[in-house]
Amino acid sequence: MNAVYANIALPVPLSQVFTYRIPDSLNGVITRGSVVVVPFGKKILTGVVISLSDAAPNVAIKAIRDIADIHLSENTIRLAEWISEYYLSPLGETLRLFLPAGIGNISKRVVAFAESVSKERIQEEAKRSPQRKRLLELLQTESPLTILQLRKKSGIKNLYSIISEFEKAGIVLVSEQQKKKIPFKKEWMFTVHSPSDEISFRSEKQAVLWKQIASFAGEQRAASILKLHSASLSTLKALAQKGILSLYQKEVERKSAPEIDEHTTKGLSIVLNEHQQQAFHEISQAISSGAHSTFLLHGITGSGKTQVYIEAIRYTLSLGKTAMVLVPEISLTPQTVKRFQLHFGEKVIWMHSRMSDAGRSEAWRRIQQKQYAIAIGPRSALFAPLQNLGLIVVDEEHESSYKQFDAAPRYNARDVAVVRGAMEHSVVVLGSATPSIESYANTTNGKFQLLTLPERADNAVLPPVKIVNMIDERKKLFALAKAEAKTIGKKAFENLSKSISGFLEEKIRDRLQKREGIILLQNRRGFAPFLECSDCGYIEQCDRCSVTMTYHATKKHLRCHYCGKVKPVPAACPSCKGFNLSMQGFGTQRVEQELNLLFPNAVILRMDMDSTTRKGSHEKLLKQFGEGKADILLGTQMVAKGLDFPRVTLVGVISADTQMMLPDFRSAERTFQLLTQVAGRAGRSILQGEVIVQTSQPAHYSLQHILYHDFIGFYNEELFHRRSAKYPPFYRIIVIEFKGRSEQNVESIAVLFGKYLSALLPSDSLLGPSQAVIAKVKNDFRWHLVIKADRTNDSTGAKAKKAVHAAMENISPQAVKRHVKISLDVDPAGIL
DNA sequence: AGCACGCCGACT
DNA sequence: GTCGGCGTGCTC
Repeated sequence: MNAVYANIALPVPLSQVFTYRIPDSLNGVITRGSVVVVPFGKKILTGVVISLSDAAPNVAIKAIRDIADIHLSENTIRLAEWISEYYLSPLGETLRLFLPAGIGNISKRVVAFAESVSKERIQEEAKRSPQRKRLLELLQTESPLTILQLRKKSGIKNLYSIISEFEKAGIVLVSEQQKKKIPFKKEWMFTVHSPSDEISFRSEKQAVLWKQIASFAGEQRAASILKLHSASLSTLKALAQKGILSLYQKEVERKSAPEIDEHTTKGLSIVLNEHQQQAFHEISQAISSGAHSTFLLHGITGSGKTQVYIEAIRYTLSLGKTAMVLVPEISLTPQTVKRFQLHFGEKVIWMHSRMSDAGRSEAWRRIQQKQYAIAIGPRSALFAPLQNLGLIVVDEEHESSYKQFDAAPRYNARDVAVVRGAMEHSVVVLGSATPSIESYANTTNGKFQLLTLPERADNAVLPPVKIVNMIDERKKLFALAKAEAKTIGKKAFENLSKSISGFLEEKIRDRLQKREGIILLQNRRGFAPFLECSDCGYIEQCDRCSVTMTYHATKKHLRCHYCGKVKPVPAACPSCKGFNLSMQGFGTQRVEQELNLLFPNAVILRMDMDSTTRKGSHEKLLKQFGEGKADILLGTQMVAKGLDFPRVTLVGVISADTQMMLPDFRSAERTFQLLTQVAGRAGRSILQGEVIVQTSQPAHYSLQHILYHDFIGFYNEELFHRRSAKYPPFYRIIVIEFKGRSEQNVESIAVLFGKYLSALLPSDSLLGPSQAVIAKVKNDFRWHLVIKADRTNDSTGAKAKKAVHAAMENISPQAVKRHVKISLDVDPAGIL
């Protein structure tokens, strides 16, 4: 006898499953992992069957409507269950990561006019109120409309009551409209047959077209050929009717793969050096053993990690297994993908974040149909349905973009990759020039195996690093001005704020003269990060967020980098009405301006979020610079992650302090990583490179270790700080965020939550509740509660999570009432 | 999270 | 009578 009921996880933020009856028609078909369509409230949702049962809870049970043509594997569900437990996210929402896009909510409620209603009846209704009149008008012109469309078009907020009255009166019909299944993309193709005798054509057009295509052999894409000869499909159809060619539709890929050009073809034949060979040997041994293990591939910039990945993938495929490569969002460029396609061609699928739902869904299905053996993508690609997965590569494993921070489940793809690898007996390779503290710690406790590539593949040496103390620089400038003041007066004190030291200026001048490339990093966009009143100290802030507003010189306005709100620059200080508002701090735009003044003949490219909004502009800028069409590439962290530019011999960091001084436990680590990365841009060829770092904190330990490219030294010192301040890897962090319009409510819920937790957990493991560092974002006030779970007595964090669960259960009803949103972030990327 | 329902007060 | 604004409760 087959089970009668199925417990189904649905994409709603509720940590429970719902029980549905299995209809006779689906008896025996439904199993754990089935993707099914069910009615839920007034909606129709797609859910995943978690278990079958013979008993049902004591509520009215609905029946499963339909079963989808996809099925989730046991491994998939187990991984989803793990994520859901570890990251404290509802299972239904977690499973969404694994399903092809756009499958969740499959119905829309639509309101249609009932045909049988008489005109008199409608007029009568319309007279009752202007709102009714408006709705009826709308429905008369465009009949099936969704509730959302109706609301938008009419501007009426509360239309449920009216619509339901209309429905009862039989004026409208409310029904569910099924969303269309996303079909595979089809394209017209044709094949030319060997023409028999003389053919007569009805029109000139047909004859001309035939002349052009008659000699084509094999399958042709109609669209491109028709475009080339400016002919239409109907002409081609006419030819097909004569039997001289066959015309048909064929499923094609929605996205075109990036073209392979000769630029990327170098390096096709890979000869690994000794260290690469050693690393590859270890990895391939592990792959062939068929057991799970995780490697941390610590390779300095330019040491050729990618070549090791490629050989490891080649080996994986030779065993008939599949492979996956995760890449940080920002480095996922066509060039990156090409590098893999060059070796593995059609076997590679690129899952990028700009993909449409349709494209994503198609990719999902094609992967499941085993049309691809290698998937490359950002964090979400980890959930691609590759089967028989032999290898997972996580490149730049320390990158924070692997952590999803804005929506549940707040997972870290690097860590989940290790778990997926363990469940599917795959080998996981985490690669980085600057491993995260956590990953490196895992190599010393035996969890990961360390592989090292200590040399550059091109035998270049690491560039020497010099630190410039900007405090001294400022003193120098001031002394100079003071001396000048004797002759030119007060004017000498103007323009004292400079972001480029004399030393760096000299170095830039030298490279410009030698026609060598220069990269400058200033990790802050805009012109000036804040506008300050010199009289009263007032600083212009965003109305909706508690952050300063950045002045943008291009648009001449102030902009909030958190919510995007734009304000004009005030003419006078809003607080004291004074007119001495001054720009403080340096963004990329201001540095650019300064460079233009210092080096009027240099070509400067600015690369930041503001200059790369258009698709492809990022690559364009890099290409321009690479080809030597510009002298200086100035930008935010984007410039640290570009391609190799052999002509670059100088890297300058305008201010290392921007990140270093943030009140976050990862700020030192982040600084070290970013500076190491950008330093690696200098001198990648025979030309000797040089790195200049400007700072007002020259003694800071992350800079001191940058001086000698000393990751291990930095690691050890950072570890010491982490231990004493109770942070990872010694403690597990869970941040509980409280967010809402009313600060009072947010605070009181946070305090309530804190009290509840303090009864369950040791007092020294709780931090807060307190206002978040950024206390307000988009008008929502934020409070934080941080749990630091000691790994020595709560190794898995289970105790802490149990306490959080209990607190959630207890507090969340009150939080809902007071419009306070509570979100949980396990292993956060930061605690701002 | 949506979404519906119900109750209240304001306005015509 | 009509309309909008919440607060409340539910979803198998």
